Formats: sequence, C-alpha cells, structure tokens
Amino acid sequence: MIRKPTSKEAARKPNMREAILAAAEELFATNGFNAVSVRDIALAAGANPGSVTYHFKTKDGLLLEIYRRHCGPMNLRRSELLAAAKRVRDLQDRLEAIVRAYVVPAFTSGSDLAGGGARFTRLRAVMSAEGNEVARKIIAQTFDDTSHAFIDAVHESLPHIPRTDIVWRSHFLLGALYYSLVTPERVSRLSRGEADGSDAAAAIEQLVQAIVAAFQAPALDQAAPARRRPVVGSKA
Amino acid sequence: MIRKPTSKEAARKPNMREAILAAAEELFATNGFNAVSVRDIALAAGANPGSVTYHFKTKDGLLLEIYRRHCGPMNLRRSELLAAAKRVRDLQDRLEAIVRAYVVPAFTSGSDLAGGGARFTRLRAVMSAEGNEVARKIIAQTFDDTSHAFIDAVHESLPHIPRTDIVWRSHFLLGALYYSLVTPERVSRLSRGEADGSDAAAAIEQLVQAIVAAFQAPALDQAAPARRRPVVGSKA
DNA sequence: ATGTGATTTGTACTATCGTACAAAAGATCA
DNA sequence: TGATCTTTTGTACGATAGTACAAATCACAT
Repeated sequence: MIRKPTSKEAARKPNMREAILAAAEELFATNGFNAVSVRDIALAAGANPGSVTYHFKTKDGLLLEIYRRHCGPMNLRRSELLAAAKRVRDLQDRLEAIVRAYVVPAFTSGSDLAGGGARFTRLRAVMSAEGNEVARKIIAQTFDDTSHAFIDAVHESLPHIPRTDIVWRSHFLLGALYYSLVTPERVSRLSRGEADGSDAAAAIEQLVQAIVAAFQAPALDQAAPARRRPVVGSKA
Repeated sequence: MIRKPTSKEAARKPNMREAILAAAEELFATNGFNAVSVRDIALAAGANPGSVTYHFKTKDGLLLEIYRRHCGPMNLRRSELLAAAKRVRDLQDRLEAIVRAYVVPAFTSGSDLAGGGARFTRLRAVMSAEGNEVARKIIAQTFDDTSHAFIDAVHESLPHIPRTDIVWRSHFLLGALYYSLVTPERVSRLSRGEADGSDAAAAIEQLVQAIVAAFQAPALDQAAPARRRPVVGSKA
C-alpha cells in the first residue's frame, strides 16, 4: 500500500488541504457560496485563512476543486450503473434500473465520508439556484453527456413518448432530487414525523417509484386538450 | 384634483418604493440574497441606496416585504382553485384539478407584472436553497397550511396511498416546480431546442401530467424488500 | 544536525458591504 | 405663501470581504 500519509503525529491534521475541502463543501452546501467567507471555511477546518489561498489560490478555485474532486467518480459510477441497467430484459424493470442508476450515485457516491455524495449533490443544487458562474460552466460541460445518456436510455425503454417529454420529466427528476436534499426537514414536518426527510434510502425509494410513474405517464400531445385515459393499471 | 401620476417630469418614477421592490425581487430571484447588494438594487431601480433604508429599514426588511406582498394573493388563489377542484366529480379529473390548483398560481399569480408569480416562486426556490433565515420562517408559517390542505385533498382522491407517500410526492412536485423556474435553459439545452424551458404554459402542462402520474403510482409498501437485487452498492 | 522545499501563520491592504443620518428637494394644505 | 410632512440625496462609518505576502514552522533527505 501507499505509506505516504504516515507520520509520527497521528492524531493531528493529517491533511489540511482535505480538511479545507470538506469544510468548504459542507458550508457551501448548506449556506450557499456567497454567504460563506474564506475565514468561515478556515475556522471550520481548523486552518488559517492564508492556507486557503495557498492551496486553492482563490475562493472560486476552491469551489472548482470541489467539483473536480467529485464529478469524475460520480459520472463514472452512473455510467457503470446505466450500462448494467440497459442489460435488464424486462422493460418495466429496466426503466426502474435506469432511474436508479441516475438517482443512487447522487445520494451515495463520494469515496470516504458518510453522505459524501448527498452533500455534493446538495452543493450542486444550491449553486444552481444561486446561478453560480463557476458551477454553471462545469455542470454544462461535465453533466450534459451523462444527462443525454440517461435521457436516451429512458427514451429507448419508452419509445412511444416524445423525447421532449422525456427531457421535461428528467428535469423534474433532477429538481425533485435536489429539493429532497435541500430541505429534507420539510418532509418530516409535513408528514408530522411519520417520515424522515433525511433518510436517504427512503428518499431514493420514494423518488424512484414516483419518477418511474412520471416517465410512464401518457405522452403530452400538444394539440389535443381532449382528455385521455389514465394508465394506472399498467403494472406488470 | 389628482395630479399625482403626471407632472412636468412625466416619464419619471411614479413610485420609487415599487421600483425598488421589483428590482430586488428580480435580482434576488436570479442571483440569491447574499450576492446582491443594496447598492445593486438601488442602481437597478434608479434609486439612491438611502431610499432602500428609508422604505424598508434593512435588507432583510426588504425581503420580508416582498414575501408579504405575494404570499397572501398566491395562497388565496390556491385555496380558491383548490375549493373548485374538490368539487370535480370524476376522480381522475379531480386529482388533475387539484395539482393544477397548486401549480398554476405558482407560475401566474402576481397581480400586474408579466411573470410575476413565476418570479416570486423562483425567489422562494432560491431562498430555500440558500437556507435563508427570513424566508425559512415565513414559509413555514405561511405555506404549511396551504401544503397541508393540498396534501389532504390529494389524499382524499387517492385514499389507498399512504399519507407518507403523498407527502414525499408533493415534495417532489415542489422541487420539480422550483427547478423548472430556476434553470429553464437546461430544458432547452437538453432538448436541443425542441422545447422551450421558459414557456410557462408548457412547463405547467408537463408538470401536471408528470406529477399526476407520480401521485397515482402504486404505494410504496415498506414491508416488501423482496424486489430484485438492490443496486445500492458501495464504491471506494 | 542542517539545509531545503513545502506548508502554515499572522497581518495588512483595498474594496465593498449594510446601515445611519443630516441636508436637500418635493409635496400638501391652512 | 409659508409651514409641515414625506421622500430623496449624499456621504460617512464601522465591519467584513477576498487576497497578497513576508515571516515562522514543519518534514525530511543528506
């Protein structure tokens, strides 16, 4: 194995750079980019403000590094799961597997720390809401491939639905996913304690169940305001 | 008599207070609370920074007034539409009407300005993502009644679905709704120009269609783990 | 032990933040 | 018109922002 990080002083900060990254990730994800100062981050990481400048040059650079750290692994995981999902024979099962391949890494990726994937996804949600420029650029060029692959896969298993509808519905999926991570306490509150909004496993199951049904909704033909029959009973 | 609106200087600001509110709403909704300075708002409104202090005392007070201005009308509109929806006989139609009663005011409320409702809803989305304290308090005490009424109405038209599931799905609805207003350009981009993410009417129809189907999805009985193999793995 | 490069610290600089407040300007009515 | 109240302007103050940079400290090969 690699014995680089070993040191005589074990109980100390083994890697200040990592501590700063983790603190920044947490603070940005819960308070937004602009509400958090470099000094806040340094304080939370037990570091000196100057260290942040040393390791990441600017505050934007720090955010950039957070994205660089997570995007690769998460998209890799997604494409692995997507490839596996596409091999599922049963059409209904395949659609569910595809949705799961998109949702699960958003909650559980992130190498070491517990809830690492969820924290990064929440960060993306908040940056997206704030219209953060750094994030906007990275997301468009890093996630669009993944999104297109996902949309195509869904479309293949639902060929009778126009691609436009699939795009809208996958957009809703991402919005629902984001919001679940941004305000989980609202779920607990509105359910009067019967559900726990921060239960990732529950959120995933609920999300997958709901979104699969949303994808399977009848196509929205823009010409006809005439009513259609619901397809509730189409369960295998 | 009434010589208020027109004076020798005709094309001037008739009501500076309103101009400031509108500018703040727009800027907050697109950039977040912390990224926008009082000076930015004053500049956009053609006012002096001191005027903002005069009319709203603090920056928080300005945000508060934006909420006060919109919450009443939007919730009133929602409860009117909800009452009408509950009178619909056909169960399927009723559910759709209920969802519509929730969604439509979020896009189209706001008395005068075009897109006023959508702008305020986007503002709420952004404030929620930023964890804004002022917004958090107002929302919990102003919207929870509406949300409960909505959830109850949905539950009545889908009695076989546990209330917990309804709560989750209505949470997804709000997340999808928010996200549609936050990043409409993503829809246009991913659909390669075939759809317009900023088309409010299209967004409403797509959202209603998808969410109605999501609500109608089979209940998630937490007792049945006997599905196929869980794809939730742990990567390192 | 010592020299060397990597890291951490402390501090300072400039810009901008929210807000206060006095003076100017405008409006209203006896 | 002049008195009074409302609104707008201009400016200033203390706090805090991001960042730069020299000095101090650390890790480690020699």
